[in-house]
Amino acid sequence: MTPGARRVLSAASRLFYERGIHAVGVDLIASEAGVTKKTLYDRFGSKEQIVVEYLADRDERWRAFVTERLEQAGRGPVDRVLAVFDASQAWMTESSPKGCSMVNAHAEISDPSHPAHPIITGQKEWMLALFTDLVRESAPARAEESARTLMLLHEGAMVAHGLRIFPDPIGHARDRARDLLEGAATDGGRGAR
Amino acid sequence: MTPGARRVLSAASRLFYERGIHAVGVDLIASEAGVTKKTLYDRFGSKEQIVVEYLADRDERWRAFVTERLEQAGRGPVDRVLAVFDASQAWMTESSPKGCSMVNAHAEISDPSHPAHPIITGQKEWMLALFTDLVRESAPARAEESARTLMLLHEGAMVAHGLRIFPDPIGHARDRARDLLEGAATDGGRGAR
DNA sequence: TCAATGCTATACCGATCTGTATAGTGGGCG
DNA sequence: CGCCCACTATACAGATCGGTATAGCATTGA
Repeated sequence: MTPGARRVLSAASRLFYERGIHAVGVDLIASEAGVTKKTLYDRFGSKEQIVVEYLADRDERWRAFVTERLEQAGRGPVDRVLAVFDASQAWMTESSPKGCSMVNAHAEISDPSHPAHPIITGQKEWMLALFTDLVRESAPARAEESARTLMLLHEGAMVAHGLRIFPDPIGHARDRARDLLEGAATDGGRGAR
Repeated sequence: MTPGARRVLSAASRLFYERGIHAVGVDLIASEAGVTKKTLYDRFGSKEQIVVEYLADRDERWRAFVTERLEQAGRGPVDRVLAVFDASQAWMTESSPKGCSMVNAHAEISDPSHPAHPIITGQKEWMLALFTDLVRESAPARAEESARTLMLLHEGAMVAHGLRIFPDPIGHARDRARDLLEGAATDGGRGAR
């Protein structure tokens, strides 16, 4: 990718995430990237393609981020699931105050034939498969059901984080994930993180 | 509200939800409502006002729907929480395949000073307060914590429903809510609904 | 040396965006 | 009767939308 293209994708990424995809025009993207529209269209061909590469890039960086955190995590099966929540906590706190970019993009892209659609659903499939694999390490039976519960807690935490429904929802989800995996019944009085 | 205004709001409601707010223009709304733009602007004044009334109307109908379901529900505290999940199940299955309209609108409306913003956050506050009240009936201690967990499960289920991550996420969330309220430890082998 | 490449600058295209203006129609009501 | 009101029809304004065209300027590498 050329330096101009990189700046375009970087500017588009920030603007799309902060303001929404349809609210951002190509003129603004080019201007923010310090690039002419000619360059933008020479590199990407269309706004739709920029949208696709925005989501694909974010998806790729997210998977790499989680994978790296998992490699650094302990070998215990519970720790490995909690490492995913810790990764989310770090990712969101650092630079994602508006929640999951895939969920937000899906709100704007209804058409299932849109080329960005498989990227959005693909990330959710990957996350569900990841949780399933991690849970299966310790409890093969009911792994799918537990993974789905973790998925609900995780997605809910992302939304709650973006909407600021209550403080530290990702930490709360992490605690509930631990309860689930440790088989805690009525919460042994651990309290908030 | 005049008949024309009602048709405008009804058409806008459907279009905003299905296609997203920024993707729908006032010409399309007027055309779908069988009304001229003059009428539309005479009644609402601006597109922004239509957006506000769209969300306010949906919020109002949702609260009425849940309240009615709660009145029909049993007196048991667990049943009453589950009635909320059942209400979501009915609401979403009937006519909301794309998940929560407030969450979707929030993806497009970033500016916190937008007049629609308090409606969005207001509904989430209402839901959290509702869960808190319902949980407090049976278990005053840790009510807030349990309500937050229910909130995460519920929001996660809405997203999973809209994204079609796995089948029947709202039913799954309902089951986990029951486990939580009944103090089940490792799931007593109830299986899927 | 020469050609390709990555870029700037600027002007333009048709379509669509939100919003307004003008003129007129038909029914309900005091 | 005459006024108000909700509405239609059409045309238009200025801005912005995604996308294209023309021309030129550096740097790079065969």
